[in-house]
Amino acid sequence: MIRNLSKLERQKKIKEYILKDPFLSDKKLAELFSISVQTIRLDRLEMGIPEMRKRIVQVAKNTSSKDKVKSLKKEEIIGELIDIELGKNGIAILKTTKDMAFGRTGIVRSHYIFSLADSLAISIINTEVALTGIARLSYKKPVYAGETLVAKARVARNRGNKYLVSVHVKSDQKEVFTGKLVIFSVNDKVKKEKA
Amino acid sequence: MIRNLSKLERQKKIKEYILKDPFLSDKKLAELFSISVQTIRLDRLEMGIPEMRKRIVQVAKNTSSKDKVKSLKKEEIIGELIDIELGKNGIAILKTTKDMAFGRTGIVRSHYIFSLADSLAISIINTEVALTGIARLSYKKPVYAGETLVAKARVARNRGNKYLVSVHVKSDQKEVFTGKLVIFSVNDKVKKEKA
DNA sequence: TTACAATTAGTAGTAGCTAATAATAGGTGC
DNA sequence: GCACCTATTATTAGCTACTACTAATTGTAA
Repeated sequence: MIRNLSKLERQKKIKEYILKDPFLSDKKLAELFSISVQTIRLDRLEMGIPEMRKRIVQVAKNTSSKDKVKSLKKEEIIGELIDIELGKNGIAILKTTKDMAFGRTGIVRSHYIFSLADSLAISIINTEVALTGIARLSYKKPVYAGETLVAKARVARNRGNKYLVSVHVKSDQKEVFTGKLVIFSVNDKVKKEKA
Repeated sequence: MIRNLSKLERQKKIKEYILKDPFLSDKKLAELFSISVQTIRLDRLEMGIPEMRKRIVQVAKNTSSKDKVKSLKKEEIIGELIDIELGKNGIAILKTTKDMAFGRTGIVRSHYIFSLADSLAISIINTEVALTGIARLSYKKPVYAGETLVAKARVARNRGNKYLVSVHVKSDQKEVFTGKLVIFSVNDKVKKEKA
């Protein structure tokens, strides 16, 4: 219980409480502050704070829009496939953001570039399941958040279920990364083996 | 408006509508299906779907818990640093989840494992900024969602600002990945060069 | 035609409010 | 002491979106 507060102090506290827990009804707030429900309502009115139900709706709608952003991010990790010729080659684009970079320098973390290259390489293999076996990566130049990366992948060799894919990533015409990935196409045996 | 549906079809549709938009009141649903509010209520009762207000509260509470999971996920990408001796070696752990894996097979995408290795390797370099230059990766065994990965990194050589870091990732005592990463420690020149 | 399911209608009661009006308590100024 | 003012509390009517229950109506198949 909270007692003996000036109107201003009380309103500040009420604001804090509601911010922390939007699910508080006027009745519960009144109990917490040992004052009447009517005073809480006057306070809310003065501060322009909507009723509990509307606050909950706000929270619910906020979160659903956040979900959309999240699912976008999931795509960003892989980049956007622009063109594919299965078994031959493919192009993907990744727009880098601050989230992918080191805060101090703004340089994009290397594994985001690898993710782009790796998922593109796997995409162009025309098979149900493809796994990366061996990879040789070479980072040529640092990439800064905001730059748009263009990845081109090409199947260089193919013997049985073993593919050698070479990937070149450019930013603004300049090569920032190259990689050679050995990828194996696998059938469901792998899963059964393990299970 | 939707008309002339069997009870079962209607209930299915109602379920879909509510799943898509939890903010639909019984009144609005009744209008959409051109039936009475009471029928909507009976349908909800039979299907065990709570009233609009409770649905909104669920959405609001879900989202706040999802937020916590999201921030956890950000850590998961890198894994959890267990032990570090700067400039020498380090250990990190990554608990793999379904989100990191291919849906069909449950095999963890290779770039999550590289991310673990790469960020651990960068972490043990005792410098302000460290960038990956060249990397040789070797995936030994497929990793299935749910397995906990333990990554050990060691600085194998160090000449000037060039470090050779070897990383071994194990799951349940078995080696699933090894990598050799050449990492460069960089001062702020890189940033100024570009800017 | 009877029997039963499905649908609709209606009533009482609930939480958590808005909006408006009124009553009360406490302090300040003259 | 009285007027004035603010803050607080109380009261009432009305709203939405329900639950829970009872009752009436409609449709349909045996």
